[in-house]
Amino acid sequence: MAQSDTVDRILDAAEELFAERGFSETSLRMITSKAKVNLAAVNYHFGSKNALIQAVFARFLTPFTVTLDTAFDDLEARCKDVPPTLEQTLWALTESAVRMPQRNEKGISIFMRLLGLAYTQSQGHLRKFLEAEYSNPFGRFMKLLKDATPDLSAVDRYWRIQFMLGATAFTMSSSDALREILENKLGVETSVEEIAARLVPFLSAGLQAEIVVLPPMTDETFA
Amino acid sequence: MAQSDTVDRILDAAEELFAERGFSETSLRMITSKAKVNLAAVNYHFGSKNALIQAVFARFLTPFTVTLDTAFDDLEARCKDVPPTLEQTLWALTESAVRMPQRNEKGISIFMRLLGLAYTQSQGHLRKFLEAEYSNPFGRFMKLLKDATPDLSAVDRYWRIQFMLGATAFTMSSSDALREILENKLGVETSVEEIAARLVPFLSAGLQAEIVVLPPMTDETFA
DNA sequence: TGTACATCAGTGAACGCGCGTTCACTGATGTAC
DNA sequence: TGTACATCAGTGAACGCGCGTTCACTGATGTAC
Repeated sequence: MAQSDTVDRILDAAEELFAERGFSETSLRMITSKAKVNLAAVNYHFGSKNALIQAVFARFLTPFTVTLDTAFDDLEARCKDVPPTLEQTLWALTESAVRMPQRNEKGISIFMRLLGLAYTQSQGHLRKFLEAEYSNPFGRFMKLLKDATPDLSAVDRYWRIQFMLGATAFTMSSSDALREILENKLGVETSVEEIAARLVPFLSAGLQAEIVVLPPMTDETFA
Repeated sequence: MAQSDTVDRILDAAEELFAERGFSETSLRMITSKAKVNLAAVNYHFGSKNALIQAVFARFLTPFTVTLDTAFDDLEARCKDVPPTLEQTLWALTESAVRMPQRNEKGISIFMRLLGLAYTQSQGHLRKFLEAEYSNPFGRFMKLLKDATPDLSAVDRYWRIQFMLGATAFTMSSSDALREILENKLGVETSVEEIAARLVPFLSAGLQAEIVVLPPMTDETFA
C-alpha cells in the first residue's frame, strides 16, 4: 500500500456514502468497511468525523474554486469594461463545475448533491468551515450577478439568488433519482451537462423576471 | 389533562424540532422532554419514531390538500373551458399554503421546511407514505401545470417542474435563516407571504423561458 | 556496517453514551350484574 | 348501591445496539553515531 492511499480510500468512500445518505445517516463503520480500512484510521488521519466531512468538501471545492476563478478571469478579460451578462456568468459557473477534473463519472452529481446537503442539513461546523474557506470565490460570483442585474433592488436580487441556489442545489442533489424517473416514464436518458443546459435558461429568465409590486396577495387577488 | 392532549403535545414538539434539526438529528428524548411527556408515550401513541414522523406530516398535509382541492375547484369553475394560466395555478397553490388554518405564527415556514426535508433527507418510509396518501392532489397540480404550458415538451416541463420544486422547497426550508440574514444585512423584514409573492413571478418566468436547443455546451460556448 | 532509537501508518479491542424500543406496572374511569 | 372486572392513558426502568472516540500496541522505515 503506497503511502497513505488509505486517506484517499477513506475520502472516496465517505464522499459517496455522504452523498447517498447524508452525514448523520452515515456512520464511520460504514465508511471504513466500504473503504476496506480500519475503523480507527479515520480518527487517526482526520481527527474526527466532522473533520472528515470538511476534508471531503475541501477535496473537491478547492480545485473547483481555482477553476472558477480562472473562468471568471477569462470572462472579465473578454468583456473589457462592460460587465459580463447574466448568461455568461452562469455559463462560466456551470462550465467550471462540469469541466472540473473528475475522479469518476459520478463526480459532478456527487459534488452537487453534497453541496445541496451542506445547505440543507444543519451542520453548524460545516457552514462555518465553508464560510471561512470559500467566501472569496462566492463573493466574486455575487458581485458578477449584481453587475449583471443592475435593475434589481438589493432585496429582490437577494431573494432571486436564493431561488436560483435552491433550484440548482435541489435538482442536482437528487439528479440521479430524477434522471431515473425520467427514463422510466419517458424513456429519455439525460446527462448532468444537459440538466445544467436546461437549468441556465430557467434561472436566467427567473432572475430577470418582471418585478411585481408587493403585496399582491389579498382577498381580491382572484377577483 | 384532557383526553390525549398528550398526543398533540408530542406532535407540536416533534414538528418544531424536526423542522429545526431534521429527523435523524432529533431524538425521541428531545421531543418528549420538550413536550413534557413520558418517553414511552411516543411509542404508546404512535408505535414508532417513523410513524410519528408520518403523523406530523399527515396533520398538516391533510387539511392543506383539502384546501388546495377547493382552490383548484374554484379556479376551474372561474375559468370555464379555457385552462387556468400558470400564474393562476401557482397563486392558487401559494394561497392555499398561506391561508391554511395555522396552529401558530410559524406555521407556514415549519410546513415548508418539513416539505423540504422530506424531499431532501433520504427517509424511504416517508416518501412511500407521502406517495400513497397524497398522490392525488399532487397529480392534479401537475395536470394544471401541463395544461398551462402546452408549448413545453414533456421532458422540458419535467425538468422545469423540478427546478420550481427545488427553488420553493429549498428557499422555504431555510426561510427563517434567510430572513434573518436579510434583516442583518439590509435591515429589511420579510414575511413568508412576501417570499411567496416574490417566488411566483420567478418560477413563472423560469417555467416559460425560451427553449434552448441542446447541447449548447461546447468549447466554443464562449468564443 | 551495525546498533539503538525515533517516527509514523495502521490495528484490535474496548470505552462510555445516547439511541429507539419494550415491558411490567399504576391508577383512573367505565361497564355488567 | 356495591362489587368485580375491563379498558386505557400513562409511567419508570431497563433492554440491546450502534455510535464516535480512545488507547495501548505492532511493525516497517528512516536517522544518528
